[in-house]
Amino acid sequence: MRGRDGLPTSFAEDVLDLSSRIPQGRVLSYGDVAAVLGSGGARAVGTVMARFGSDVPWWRVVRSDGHLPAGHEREALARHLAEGTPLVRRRGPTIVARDRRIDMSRARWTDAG
DNA sequence: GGATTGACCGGAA
DNA sequence: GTTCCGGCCAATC
Repeated sequence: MRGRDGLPTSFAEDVLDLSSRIPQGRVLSYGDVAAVLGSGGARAVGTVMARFGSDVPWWRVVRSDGHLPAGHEREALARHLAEGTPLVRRRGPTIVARDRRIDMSRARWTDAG
């Protein structure tokens, strides 16, 4: 099958298609994406995003606890601040990207699928 | 065909 | 709050 020629597999295409339909200011967790598609798993979705995610709004796919994608916290935070995604309130004065999380109870996209 | 990797998840300590 | 661990599954070697 595909995969060696730089083209996404059919599972990867499904992940990318769903990711591209997440509304601005909303998010899905990696596990949510797999659940909506009805195939694969959270880790497999992460694998696809790492390999093919550059063309879609990848920052709208986050961890189930609201943490931003590992290794991409800075870029993701900038995007979310720009589009008004609900974030958890921080108490201290210092704002570090690593400590920022999505408020999943408010930001999760519930109309998916 | 098998082994390893990883932008994960949920529970346990 | 944290770290650790087993399970998970597509992509990659």
